[in-house]
Amino acid sequence: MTASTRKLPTARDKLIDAAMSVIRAKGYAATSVDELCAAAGVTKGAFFHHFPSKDSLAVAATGHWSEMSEAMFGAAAYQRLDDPLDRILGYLDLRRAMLRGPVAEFTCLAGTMVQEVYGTHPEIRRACGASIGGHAAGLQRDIALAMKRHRIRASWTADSLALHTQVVLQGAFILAKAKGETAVAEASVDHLRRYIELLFRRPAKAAKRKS
Amino acid sequence: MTASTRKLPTARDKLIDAAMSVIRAKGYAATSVDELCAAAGVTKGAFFHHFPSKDSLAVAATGHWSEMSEAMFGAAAYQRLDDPLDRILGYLDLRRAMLRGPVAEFTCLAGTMVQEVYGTHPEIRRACGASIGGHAAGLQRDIALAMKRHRIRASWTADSLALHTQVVLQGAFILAKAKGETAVAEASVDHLRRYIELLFRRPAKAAKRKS
DNA sequence: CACTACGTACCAACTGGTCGGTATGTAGTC
DNA sequence: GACTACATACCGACCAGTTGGTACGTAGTG
Repeated sequence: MTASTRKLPTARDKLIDAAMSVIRAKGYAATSVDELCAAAGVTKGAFFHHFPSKDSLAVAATGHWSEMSEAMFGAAAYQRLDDPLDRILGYLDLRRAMLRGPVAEFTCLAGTMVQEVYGTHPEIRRACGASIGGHAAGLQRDIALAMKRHRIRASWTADSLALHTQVVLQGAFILAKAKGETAVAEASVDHLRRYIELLFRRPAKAAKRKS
Repeated sequence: MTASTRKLPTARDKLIDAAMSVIRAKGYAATSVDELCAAAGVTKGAFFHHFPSKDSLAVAATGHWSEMSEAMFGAAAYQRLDDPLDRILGYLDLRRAMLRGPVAEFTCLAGTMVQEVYGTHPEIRRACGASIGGHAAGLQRDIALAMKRHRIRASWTADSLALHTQVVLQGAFILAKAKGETAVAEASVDHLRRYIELLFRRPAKAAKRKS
């Protein structure tokens, strides 16, 4: 666990990495254990040494996914902004900017998996739910702060708006997959940003700065 | 093709029906041909008599899905409203009301499938894209009409807003699956409705009618 | 020696798909 | 109306390849 212990990635690490990318590209059920092993450069024996089942790798990968994204959004520049509303908008701008390159590389592991396994693999479903819910919880805090700071009294809750951002992102991934193109996703994040600006009565920064 | 010809459902019909429900419940890859046959009460011979492959059943089922939803939303009461904006809001109210019962019964076949097959089964992806896109096209028309009628000049397009509604619905399905509960989905549709009311400067009908 | 971290060989169950066959039409011809 | 020719709809045994998972061996380390 010390810094000196940070050596070459173990078979476990490589399997988790492989799971995160292969499952996002092909879905959970269509990804075989053999394929995971091949992608990780590891044998089947190693697989079942570290994980009792394919399902348990999925759960572990989801946990790692949560940690990774927590770390990356926690370290993002927008977190240092003073106004919580600015942090929320900064979050959306970052998410929008991330919609680049191959679809499999910006989509969400939890959202992809839960879609197929929600009714058949309860443990994976729980892990995915926790991943998405945990991420939303971070946003919820800033939304609640922003509501206080900007004196917003509303019929909606900070919690529901935080979850709504995740709804939009997950939906944007699906449409991007269906259309094979990211423009839809970007436009949807724009709509979400506009909605939040309207809710907080913040004038949108003039689209085409005319005087 | 005459009315008298409308007899018992053929093996083909039963397989398409089975595909629509089983795939939404378990995902595409996890659904086997044998399972589809069992659910349809049909033999494997019948399956491959009507469909050259499992994939082609998926494509056919997606087509049927589009027809069914076109028929059902086309016949909905809100379509007879005069103001296109009312039709849009009526659509959202209907979609919200549909979020009832088991998750597999209100989620979207196309959205579920495209999530797993977008990178591996191009024909199914196309069919799903067409299904979602076609549905959005119907909304786009009303949104464009509403923009004219209500003199909306905006930086966003009718098309992008129509797609955004689909983004929100698809995302709502994912969150509902992740949380195993429909409240999130309902709340998200509420947020979408509120957004559209704000865009069209229509005062939300007072949440708790206080004079 | 015990323990962890793998590698190799293997298995029963299941996978999508094939194939030879049958039962029931239906159209054409004399 | 009887006979042929062909099509449609369906059956179920079968197949080769793949599946998740197991059993057991071994190399390194303290």
